[in-house]
Amino acid sequence: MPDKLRRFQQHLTRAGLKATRQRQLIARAFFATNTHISAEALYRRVSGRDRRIGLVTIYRTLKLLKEAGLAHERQFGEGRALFEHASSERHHDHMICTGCGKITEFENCKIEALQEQVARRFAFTLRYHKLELYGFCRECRANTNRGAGRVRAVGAR
Amino acid sequence: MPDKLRRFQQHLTRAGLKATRQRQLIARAFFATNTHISAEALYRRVSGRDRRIGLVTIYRTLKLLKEAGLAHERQFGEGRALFEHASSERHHDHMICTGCGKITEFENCKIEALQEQVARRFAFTLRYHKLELYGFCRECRANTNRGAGRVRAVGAR
DNA sequence: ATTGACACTGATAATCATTTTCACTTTCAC
DNA sequence: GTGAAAGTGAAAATGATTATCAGTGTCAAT
Repeated sequence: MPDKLRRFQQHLTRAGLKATRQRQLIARAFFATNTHISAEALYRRVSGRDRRIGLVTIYRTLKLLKEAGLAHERQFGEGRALFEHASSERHHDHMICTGCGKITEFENCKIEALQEQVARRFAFTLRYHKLELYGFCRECRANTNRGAGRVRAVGAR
Repeated sequence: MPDKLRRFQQHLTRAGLKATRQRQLIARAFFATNTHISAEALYRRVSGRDRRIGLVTIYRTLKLLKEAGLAHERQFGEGRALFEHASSERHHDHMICTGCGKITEFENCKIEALQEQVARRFAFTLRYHKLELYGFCRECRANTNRGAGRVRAVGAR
């Protein structure tokens, strides 16, 4: 994690930007998360450390983290973006529990290969894709009668 | 298409709602489209027939069409929703050209099967999924040098 | 350490798609 | 035909994100 912070610093320096107190705080808070987090949720976490940092600065710093290749922005169709660490690991897709909001990552190269096959068939130059599986995770499956809608999302908020 | 209109009427009647002039006009205009269309774009089309129908009514009617199972709402990550006919045909996924905005539908049951396999592995109850391939369609691939960004989206607007 | 140029910050206002509100109008079952 | 209930349009509200702008902080060069 200090490694990621260093990479962020490097990016800022290289781009002629400044490593301010706010940016370091925000980046540190972001790297300290282990799941997908919204700007708002990150804001609340950062506010715990410094009450006067604005939500706007969170957005600006998340944008910088994306530019630095350290964060990915995801849209899971809930109206607001979630941010995840851009791990050096391979590309992955997501499974989203509509009960509790939990997000699980997975990768499947057979699916990837089939996607490329489809693209080829349409003479389509595939640049990137988005695959999301929605449903109930193991826990929510157990709690609901086939997901009768009694559970509300409480995940990454 | 008159068939779809009839189904819409039925849905309204069954739900104790009214088949107003506006709703019929909007539904007719929607069924007359053959691609994915935004509320705004549908509004412009309807305005051609009746200048005083409001955009709000378009949104409300599209919601009714969804409830009637006659329309699907799609979010292709461009900030606004696109609506497509809920054809009785099988489920399909989408390929979106980032050059011209063209949307192509495709289906691939091998991919579907693999998705279910993944879900099973995580004890996840799969309810629905979203698969979108982004890149350049045949035409845009030809027009750009590997998509240098010279073409702007002009699709369903 | 001082400085100065320029990037940064926070508050507030602006966007943009979509939804609510509300006073008035239309539909349709009787 | 009539009236209760639903529908309509205009304008205001929403909610996430972005832009504006005046004041502040950073850092490289002195």
